[in-house]
Amino acid sequence: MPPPPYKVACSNCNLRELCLPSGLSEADARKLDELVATRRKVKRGAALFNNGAPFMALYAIRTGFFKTCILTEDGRNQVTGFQMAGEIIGLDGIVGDRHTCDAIALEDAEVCVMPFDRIEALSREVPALQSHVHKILSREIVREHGVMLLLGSMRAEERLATFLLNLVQRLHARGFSQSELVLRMTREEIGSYLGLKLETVSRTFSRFVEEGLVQVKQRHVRILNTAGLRSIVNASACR
Amino acid sequence: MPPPPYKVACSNCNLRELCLPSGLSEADARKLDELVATRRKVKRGAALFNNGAPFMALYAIRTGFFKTCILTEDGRNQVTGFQMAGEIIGLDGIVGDRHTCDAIALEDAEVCVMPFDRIEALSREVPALQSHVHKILSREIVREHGVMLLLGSMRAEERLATFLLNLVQRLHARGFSQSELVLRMTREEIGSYLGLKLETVSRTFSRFVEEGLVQVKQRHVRILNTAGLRSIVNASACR
DNA sequence: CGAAAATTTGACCGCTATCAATACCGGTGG
DNA sequence: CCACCGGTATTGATAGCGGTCAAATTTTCG
Repeated sequence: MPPPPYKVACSNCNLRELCLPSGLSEADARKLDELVATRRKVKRGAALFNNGAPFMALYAIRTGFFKTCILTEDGRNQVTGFQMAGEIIGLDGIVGDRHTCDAIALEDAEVCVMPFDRIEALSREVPALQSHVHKILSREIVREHGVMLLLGSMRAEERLATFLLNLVQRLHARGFSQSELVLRMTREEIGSYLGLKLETVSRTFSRFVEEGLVQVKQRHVRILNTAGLRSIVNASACR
Repeated sequence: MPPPPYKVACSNCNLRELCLPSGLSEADARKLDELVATRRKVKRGAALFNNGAPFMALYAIRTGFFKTCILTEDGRNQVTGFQMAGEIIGLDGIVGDRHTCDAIALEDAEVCVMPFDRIEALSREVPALQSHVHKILSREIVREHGVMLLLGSMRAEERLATFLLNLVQRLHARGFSQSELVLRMTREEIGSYLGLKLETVSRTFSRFVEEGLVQVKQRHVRILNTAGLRSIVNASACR
């Protein structure tokens, strides 16, 4: 796939506060324009990378929505995360020079390709970038701790409520509604992420609707009672 | 607690191949001796750090055994990992300048304190160290993907078998037996890590004993049939 | 040595998985 | 435009795994 013709410039990108360090000098900011080698479009359903593929770059999502998932030899499939604009994808590949999961676009997407050797080289020159990279990695570790808590100790309702609240919060940080969202993934993918079967996800949605917490029309979800969802998550002080 | 009097030198440490980059030049290796500011002893049951504590350093475990866990306001408790000699602890603190979990020694332990500003400064000078730090962070992310798979898709027997196999494998890499191990944690801590109740852990151990897979005497475990445990893990190709 | 913690085991229950049938939606082609 | 089709979602009936509660026993540690 040939690189797109247009000029890439992080310093002008309207997502830069999401994926670049803030408070850079002019000079440093211009250096970071070298970070992005090219952009790449990924069609809905296509993979940005697959398990086993050589690790070359990290990817900053410009538009679109991804899932990452691991598929084991024995047929298990676990969605490890959903990523949206401004988030960084590919961190799993650093340790072994190969990717260890699949990254699949759930809608047509575009990413900035940041070759990892450039990231490392620039990090040595620009401490703010170095720190930023460390924080991105650490943030992912902390996020996964939260998922472990969810998978290890929450019941189905708590998991789904947590999931919905997390999604709207991230969407809201990107300028979308606090109460309305469109799910880009199937019930099965939600279930895989939450450690539930798709039927359980569907039933739990239905229960939320009965209780007046949300409206659900297929993948369109409107949150009617944020506090109610929060109280579901925090209700289980009983352990 | 005053720093111990003896001289700290990574270049002589017999764990260096576990926690330092390999293939360094003499000069670089000597530089890395600056990495460890001091050592610190942690008594069994004491915390190396607590949730909310300011993040200053990463810790390389010299001796002993730790658990990391998150404790939420609403009383949930999730063990996020068990760490042994040569492993690095504290990565969760980088992103927010505060630790987000507790690190508790499960037996008397000693750690090397590596102030993070020194790590960052040296990383800029020694590319091999920079790469090493990135790999440590990425490895933790990949490890947690595995835990998500376990928590999201495995049944109790599979979880415990996976856990035991992982523990002996890591111990074996440190020169211990492939088949014998002493659990440093309680059934409840194992259960928390595996998303199970302590009674389920105990029952599953008993079932393994009945089936002749292991011998269990309190915390002493001898693996009698490694292949049998493996087949439990991989048995569920049925999804 | 004695109190507290940890472990094991039993009985029972409830949540979620499983199996199955139906409904719905979006896209395609007649 | 509408009928059709495959993937997706909902809902019901049932079963089983693991949770909960409880009690007995062992171990640990001050």
